[in-house]
Amino acid sequence: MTQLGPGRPRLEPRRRQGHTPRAEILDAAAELFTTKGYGNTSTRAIAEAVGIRQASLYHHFAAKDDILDALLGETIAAAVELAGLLRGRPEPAAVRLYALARFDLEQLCAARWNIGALYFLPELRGDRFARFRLRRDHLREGYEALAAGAVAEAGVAGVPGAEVLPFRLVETVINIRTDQGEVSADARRAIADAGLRSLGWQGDLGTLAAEADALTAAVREQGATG
Amino acid sequence: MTQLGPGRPRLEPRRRQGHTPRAEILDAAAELFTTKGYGNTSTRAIAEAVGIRQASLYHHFAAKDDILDALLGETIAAAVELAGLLRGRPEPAAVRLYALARFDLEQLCAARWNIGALYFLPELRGDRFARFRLRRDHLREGYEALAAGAVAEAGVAGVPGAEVLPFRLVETVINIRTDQGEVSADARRAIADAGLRSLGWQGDLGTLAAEADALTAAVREQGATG
DNA sequence: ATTATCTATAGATCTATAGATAATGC
DNA sequence: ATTATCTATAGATCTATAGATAATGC
Repeated sequence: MTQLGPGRPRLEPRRRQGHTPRAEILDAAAELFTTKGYGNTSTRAIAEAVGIRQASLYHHFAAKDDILDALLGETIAAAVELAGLLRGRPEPAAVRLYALARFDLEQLCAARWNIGALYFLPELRGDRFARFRLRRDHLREGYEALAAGAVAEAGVAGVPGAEVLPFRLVETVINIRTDQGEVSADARRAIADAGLRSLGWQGDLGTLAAEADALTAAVREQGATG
Repeated sequence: MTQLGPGRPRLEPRRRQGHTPRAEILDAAAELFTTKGYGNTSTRAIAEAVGIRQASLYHHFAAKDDILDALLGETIAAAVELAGLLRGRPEPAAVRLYALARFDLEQLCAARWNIGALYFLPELRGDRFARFRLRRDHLREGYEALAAGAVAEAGVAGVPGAEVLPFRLVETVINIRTDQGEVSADARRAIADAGLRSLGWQGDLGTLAAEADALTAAVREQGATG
């Protein structure tokens, strides 16, 4: 029953989400890294949470930091991909920005564990995670370009220094989730709206939301086929 | 020269900010905890950064977590105190909220180390730091009460769920500082302004800033004398 | 006498490797 | 034969304590 293929059987039953040992390990590590931190989570604790022996982890990952790297990679992938697809779209920048922000924050809120909290782990500052930091910088620059475009297209003066805020506002859902356990639908909407308003953008948010929803649907079509 | 009072002399010269060993240790720990994290900073590393032996730390702090607790306490103290003083003031809530946000974020940006980053350490979630979490929750509730008051006094509809945003926006300066190294004066201003705008508050921000400056000066007078 | 440092070390980790074992699949 | 697990352990930490030492201050 607990045996799914070749290999010596486990001493304990499977208890984790995921149908491969790798997925089970990532699920356990996501829980522990987001709640205890990386440095405070031992490989022994991860193995215990999976139900295997500590040494068995090393059959699936060469080192502990490879586990964190895998989690970071899958966490940021969807937002980076959407940002890339939006880059070539003809819709107004405000619509594209709103669509990206909504998607990114909904995904951060819906994830089984609060994996966005991994972005704030102090361990990410080392060389080992320089590649991840570059990907994330790239995403941030995507937000900033859309923010600058939204101001320019609206023909308003804009708020100096505000172009960083839509990205940073999306990040706030991570801390809200950490402190409060969940982020209400009202709060999620308020955060996306605040991203536009903080720029000095004065348009109608109801219209924008409808256009952004249509865009997201169209882009996912495009991403799936093209 | 390096000898300031009783006790066996150090083997290495003083190199840290602070005129007491305790202050030197806190300065070194602030640097290391904010850049490497708590779990990844050994007591040996702190001692080396101060220029003393690892065991000598324990003459000043009974345990490693007492060092972090001391840093957290002094980091949040000023904002908590200002929030308390503002509670009894007659000025409009929007003015008090703006004054608190400006003070808090300027302080976070001006600190020698990015000590706000300590708030996001995963280690804070344990029982050991429950008291600190309560103080911080208290500060957050102060922000939320002022945000709700600002909406009510302005007589506008308000944005549901937005009352959490002024506090969370102030926190963003911590991540901006971590990623970019500094927070421009424009960005600091944009963040405080976004706190009000995100609520649906429509007043004049120039007037608000002037009133908030006057209030901060008055309250500091009051705090010093009363 | 008091203080702040030092040296030395106990005991508890923690990561990663070596090599054995017990399944499946050819 | 291949795979996924297991047991055992090396070597490197890390925190905290015990007790010696070298200053100052009375």
